[in-house]
Amino acid sequence: MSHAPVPGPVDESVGYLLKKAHSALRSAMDHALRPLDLTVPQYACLEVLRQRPGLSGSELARAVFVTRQSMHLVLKGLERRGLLTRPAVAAYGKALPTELTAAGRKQLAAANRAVGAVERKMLAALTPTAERRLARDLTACAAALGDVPSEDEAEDRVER
Amino acid sequence: MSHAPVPGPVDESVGYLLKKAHSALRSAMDHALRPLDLTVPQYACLEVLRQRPGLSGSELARAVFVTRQSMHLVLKGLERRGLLTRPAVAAYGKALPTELTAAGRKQLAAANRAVGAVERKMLAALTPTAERRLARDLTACAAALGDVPSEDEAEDRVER
DNA sequence: TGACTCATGTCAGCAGTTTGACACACGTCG
DNA sequence: CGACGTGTGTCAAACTGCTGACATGAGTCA
Repeated sequence: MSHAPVPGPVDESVGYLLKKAHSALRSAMDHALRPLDLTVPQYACLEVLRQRPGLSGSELARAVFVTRQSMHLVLKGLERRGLLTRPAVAAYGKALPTELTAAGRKQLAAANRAVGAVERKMLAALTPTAERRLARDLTACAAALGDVPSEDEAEDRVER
Repeated sequence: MSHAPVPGPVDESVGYLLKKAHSALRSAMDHALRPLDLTVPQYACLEVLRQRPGLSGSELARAVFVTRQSMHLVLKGLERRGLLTRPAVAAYGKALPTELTAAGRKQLAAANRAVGAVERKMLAALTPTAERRLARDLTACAAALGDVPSEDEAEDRVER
């Protein structure tokens, strides 16, 4: 048989392995961050904000691959905990530039230690060369799928 | 400064790229499966079942990286739609061996065509060699993190 | 100027998933 | 035999993230 669309064993499919690896990483990060009372999206938000201060909620959402509505809740929570601040009213437009507070930076540093350990554990099986290769291949895969995972998506190019 | 745990830009981190690639894939699969009225977990469940008929709900859950409670709902839905069957009462123990119906196989074949197209699109940027390499590296990463993402997790007991 | 478009913040409702709990059905010991 | 531990199915509550919707501020263009 084997006409065409019968895929091989799932455990050989890149898609499946991608899901598996992501699931394992997510779980490990969750575990590592629990003592700090941070979820993965919260951590990701803080880290992106450290690298790119002043981002708006929508921009953060895109960087972390969630909707801006979800990010809105994350931001409200983190703001209430005093880990970040943003103006009550926009100086220009509607975007509210967000920044870490001292407490936020402190919490983030601890989180980075925990997450760093997880990532090192994950990459322990890879050589530095293999790691760079993996990073490049993953980037290529994401790019091939068109990036821009959420919202918009207005391009559903028919024809062709 | 720069003592130690300050990570580089997120877009160079394998963890971040893993998340990005997974997000893109998930989104693309979701999109491709929507016309068939299947979610990604539902599809994954069917496909695993095709390759390993007779699996129980709990086993399926582990294979698809969700809790057995979530899988329970997925199975109930798919069973109600007549895509799979399982005995009302267990022949042995409590596990209910699940199998695809003819309708399930038909629906799955269509889904595999859609998903196959997505995966091919994703891997278009990679050579066959790079694809195998990527699969191997992802497997190594998952293994290094200890697999077994959900439930159990009874390790790291403090043992007092 | 006004209409149109785009991006943002925010609220409300909904779907999917997880956590927690309970009841069975074995197998293994003591 | 009976206690225990493991694996399983199932229900209920809680949580998380998403879709849908609305209003606002800023550019663009006729």
